[in-house]
Amino acid sequence: MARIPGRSPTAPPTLADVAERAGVSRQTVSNAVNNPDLLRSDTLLRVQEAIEELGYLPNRAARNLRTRASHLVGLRINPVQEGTASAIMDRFVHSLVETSREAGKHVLLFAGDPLDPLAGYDDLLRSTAVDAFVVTDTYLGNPQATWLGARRAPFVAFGRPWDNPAASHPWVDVDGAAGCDLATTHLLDQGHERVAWIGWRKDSWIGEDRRSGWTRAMRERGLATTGLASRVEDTVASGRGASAVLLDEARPTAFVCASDTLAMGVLHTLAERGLVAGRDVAVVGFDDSQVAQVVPPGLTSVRQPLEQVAVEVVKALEGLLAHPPAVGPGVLLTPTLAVRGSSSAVGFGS
Amino acid sequence: MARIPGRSPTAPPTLADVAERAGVSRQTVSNAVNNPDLLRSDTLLRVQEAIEELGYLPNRAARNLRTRASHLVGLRINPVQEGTASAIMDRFVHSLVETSREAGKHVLLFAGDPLDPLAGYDDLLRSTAVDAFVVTDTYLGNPQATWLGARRAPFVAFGRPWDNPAASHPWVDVDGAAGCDLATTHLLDQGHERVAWIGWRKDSWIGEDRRSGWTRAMRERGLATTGLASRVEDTVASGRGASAVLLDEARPTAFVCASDTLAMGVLHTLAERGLVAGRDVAVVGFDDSQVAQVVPPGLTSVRQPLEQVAVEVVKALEGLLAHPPAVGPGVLLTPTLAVRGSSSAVGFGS
DNA sequence: ATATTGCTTTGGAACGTTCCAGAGACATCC
DNA sequence: GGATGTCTCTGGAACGTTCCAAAGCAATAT
Repeated sequence: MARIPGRSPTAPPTLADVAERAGVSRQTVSNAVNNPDLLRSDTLLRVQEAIEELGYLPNRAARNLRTRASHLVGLRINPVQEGTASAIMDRFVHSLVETSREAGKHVLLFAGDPLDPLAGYDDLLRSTAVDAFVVTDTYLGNPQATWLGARRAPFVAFGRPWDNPAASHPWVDVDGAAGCDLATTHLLDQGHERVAWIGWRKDSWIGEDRRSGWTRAMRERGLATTGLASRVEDTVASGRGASAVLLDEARPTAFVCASDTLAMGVLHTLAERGLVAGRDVAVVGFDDSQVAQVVPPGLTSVRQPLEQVAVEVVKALEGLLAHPPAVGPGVLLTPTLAVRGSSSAVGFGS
Repeated sequence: MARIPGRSPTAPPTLADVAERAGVSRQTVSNAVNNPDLLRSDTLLRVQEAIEELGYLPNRAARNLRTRASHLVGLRINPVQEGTASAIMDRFVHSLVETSREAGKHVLLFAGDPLDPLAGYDDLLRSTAVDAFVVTDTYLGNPQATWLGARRAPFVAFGRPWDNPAASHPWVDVDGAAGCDLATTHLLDQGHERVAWIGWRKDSWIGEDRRSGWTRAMRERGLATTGLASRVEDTVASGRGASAVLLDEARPTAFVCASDTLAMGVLHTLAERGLVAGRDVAVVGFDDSQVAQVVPPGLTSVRQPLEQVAVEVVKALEGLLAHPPAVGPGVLLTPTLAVRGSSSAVGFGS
């Protein structure tokens, strides 16, 4: 037996077990796992057989201790916002987990207090539980970025450093302006001329960015935007209120919204007034949430390429954790438009 | 300086650093952290001051190696199903993360291939990366349970062991029958008598459980159920098709659905026919998804108490990882009903 | 024949923590 | 006065891995 007497029979095999079985030293087994090129081919084969037979896998804790790396990436998640539509987080999380796996990393979740953007980071960092963080809520003007930067904590942001374009940390973001331009142009192509905007309050960088896409597309066709825009909170009720006012005062035939949540507010107004989305008034949302996908007659929505975002984030992480660390420029990805019944005359088909 | 020469100044402090500063041995510092009762109060104070001053936190890897525990819980997540409404996973994940934190644990995510229920578990287990798993997709008749059981891997299931009620692993589940009973009774109280059921195919344990709640509620009031039920795939299209047929053939005035996805299908049918949900036909879904919360006029839906589920799951985990392990009986929680416009005459109000 | 080189393999040390057995101080008991 | 016990603290060992320096060995160069 390769087992040391007294060892529990269910305890996983160690390097020493494999080494004994293969008739080599511990270090050779370690090399077989981490630097196979160093071994003579027949030795390698023998060791690999022993590994296979024993079902050996390196002990994570021991490896982490020695290499000072956990191969874990920390991701803070906030409570799900009830009553809103935009749940892109789970799609992103899945993509991130999947991509991280391919890079030999796992994702460690921790809870966040939405009011305290720094909570949770410190402990994980000081206890060396994670190698790096993925920071998502940069809409806050990311104090995390500066804080993490000061602590020399490696992190990649999903979201631009709006308040400091010269920030030196890696980031990946989606071009909201391009997305809204896409959405607006799509509506203009359908013949609409009075396309209204419902977005967020002026202090939201992301909101203003998205809004600029709408403005740009309208100006490009020489269309006026005055009186056609509204800035409100990101709630269904606000979207409903804003769309009601706009319909009364500016008579738009289409709406572009900064979020699916706001777009759902528009659908509420339409339903109240007996109007049919897609036939009487066109609506486009942002995020391509599950809501957009299933609400009748389907809500056209700007879709963020979260799978690509995850790929770029992981790529940046790998650069950051390499020796020496390599920080590339920020990456800006372009979203696509998922066209559904709310902005096309196809009605309730397929 | 407490630092060993050559040590990077950004490297976190270790037990030895704290010990030197406080003028005690390593072990005493360790005791100050883990068994404060063992120390004389003045020593404890002195050590705690040193810990505070240096910002010491135990190195996770070293601790994990020594104690053979990672304080990590593995959770497998599947890709987000596009085109469906029921995204309860992110709500559950958040609750689990939050509750785990209070228990001193973190959640490690890993990706799953929906077709291979075992993928991913094995590696994490053999590399001792996690202490235990939370298994969620028991609708598969959970082969994971038996597999993990055979490997002596600690795990708690969210979902009953349908195929083996005598299974000895801890589990937590939500009473789907009670939820659908609640939903149906709610509709009957509103004066409906012809309440239809749209559920899943017969091979789904969960589906049959939920259906039995509808049957029970109908029978209790002496109402017939024949011709009022349909069993289909869990897609919007199936829900639309089933509801169209039911409306034509059985003239129901209300629908109870096994999922919000199916309920959205019903809403599609109503929209096509110019019928108004909540006024002409009542609809109730299951899961209280974000879709249910924001779709006009609001979809009444059965809400799973996921926060409670998380609490019970973590409680079970703690029992499982205690010495000696303690396995309590399965826990069955009762859902609530979130009433909205689709099942009440309040219409498009608040 | 000896030195040099390159390839392969090895044993000891170290990562930072906790377990364990025991040391030292002091009080209590016979 | 010595045995016994209690409280507090300590140093060595161990967890399983990888780093490091060096050893063994064969082939080539001097």
